[in-house]
Amino acid sequence: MKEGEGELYAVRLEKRRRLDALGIDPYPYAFSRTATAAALEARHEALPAGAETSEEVAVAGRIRAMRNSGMFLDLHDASGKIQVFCHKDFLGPEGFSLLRLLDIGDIAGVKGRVRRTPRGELTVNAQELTLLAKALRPLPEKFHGLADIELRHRQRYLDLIMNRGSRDTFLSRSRVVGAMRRWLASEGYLEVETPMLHPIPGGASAKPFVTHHNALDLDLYLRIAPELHLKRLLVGGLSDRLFEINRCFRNEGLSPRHNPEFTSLELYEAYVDYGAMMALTETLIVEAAEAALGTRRITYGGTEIDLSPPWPRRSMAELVLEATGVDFLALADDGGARRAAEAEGAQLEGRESWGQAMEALFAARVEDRLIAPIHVTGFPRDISPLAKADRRDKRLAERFETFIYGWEIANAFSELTDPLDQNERFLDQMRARAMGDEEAQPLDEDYVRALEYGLPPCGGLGIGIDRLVMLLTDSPSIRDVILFPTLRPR
RNA sequence: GAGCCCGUAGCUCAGCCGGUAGAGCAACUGACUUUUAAUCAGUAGGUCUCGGGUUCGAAUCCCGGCGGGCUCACCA
Repeated sequence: MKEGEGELYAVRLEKRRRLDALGIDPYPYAFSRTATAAALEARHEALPAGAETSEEVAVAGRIRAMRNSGMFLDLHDASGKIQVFCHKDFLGPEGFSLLRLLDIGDIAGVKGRVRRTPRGELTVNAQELTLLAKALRPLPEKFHGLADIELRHRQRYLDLIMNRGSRDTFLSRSRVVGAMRRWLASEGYLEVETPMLHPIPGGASAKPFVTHHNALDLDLYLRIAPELHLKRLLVGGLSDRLFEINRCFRNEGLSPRHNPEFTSLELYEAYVDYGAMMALTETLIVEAAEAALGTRRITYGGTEIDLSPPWPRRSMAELVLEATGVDFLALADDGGARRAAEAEGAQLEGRESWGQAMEALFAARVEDRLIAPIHVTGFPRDISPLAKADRRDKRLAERFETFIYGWEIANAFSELTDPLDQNERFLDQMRARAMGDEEAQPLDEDYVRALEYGLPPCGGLGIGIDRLVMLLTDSPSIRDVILFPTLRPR
């Protein structure tokens, strides 16, 4: 006896025993089906109520409802629902003895002729009934379904069976990623896969997961970003346009917008700067929205957002000045920047640089007001160690982040290609690390060596797929858009 | 990691100013046999998340653990 199921489980086990006794395999190997529910509905759209056809089909799916003591079954396959009619006019005695051993939740195959009942339901008159998988556990209640958020995440298979909306969300997610891949491929971007296991975790500021390789006796880190490897490929000239859509791992807290593993699109293109990345961001997100929703006007949590490009471009300093009256570009030193940021409500630790102080104030006072899509430019250089300096103001980087609904959706820059400058930036990061900044980026000597062979000028772009899907599917939690989100084991 | 809230039958939920548990669906038995959350009658099903405490008596009050949700912090 399995835990907890008690009588319901025992009853179904007994039915399985009786099936064995009748020589019926409750878990056969295959079933030759000839139609899906949706295909039948499409084919017989015009079939009037009460009409019968001579078309013989074989359908298969999960029994989701039984009415009139099993005379009517609702069979659900991945495409939709088809009703099955079990009547002694069509189904033989062996079919009826099997029917008595079927339960809601079982997977069954049905062969028979198609008709539309007088009440208008497309139906297969069962001539043969085949059990394809006996369910030993009962499904959740048919009307309210599975509502418990924890169970929906832990037992996603049940969530998918019971909740149409959840299914739709993941189908949308697949369409979003598919649309991006297709568009990128059609524009000549090459998809690549780079390592998940990194000896040095680089390409972002984040705490990594550590693991260990036994044969090499080597600690390895689950990647926090693919960035440095992708740019190595640009050095190698594998393609002038390449991207990766894959997982990143960050060892940080969980929240409705953070899962320890998440999916990003990272893209690099030679011979362009970050201006090109803005246009690309707009195109990709509109492609994604149209794939998921068929429109570029979305509603998230009751807020309507129009994704139609072009999106405004505003600098961080400008937005901070508007919101707080503080002009960071007029502040020279770190201390003054910290005092100004704290005076306006940013929470600091006291060792922030000028750029970190401005960003903290931006996060505190500006970010969550950026509801409509906007590219925020003019990120401080000292928090952008992989970006080229702004060609007009060396305190800034040629970097932007795209915000929608107050969330960072994209992050892009004119990539730093000067190996000596890059080495200096790494050394600055190492100093910050030594001062206690755990997320400062470690020096990757091989990456600098790659730059020494010559990285063409290039733009790079990262888009957070999970959050984008949240926006497009109106999902309140990142766990609603990740099939198996990270949970404490129970 | 901190604060607030939640955990009752397989599922969805009542009960919670203390008197050892209810409904609907699912299940079982039967009726019905062209239904649509089918219907009708009946039956069975619970260490009330776990452990302590208070009390004559705890699902209910208190403390702690476990799991979850939200908010905050870190981040995308």
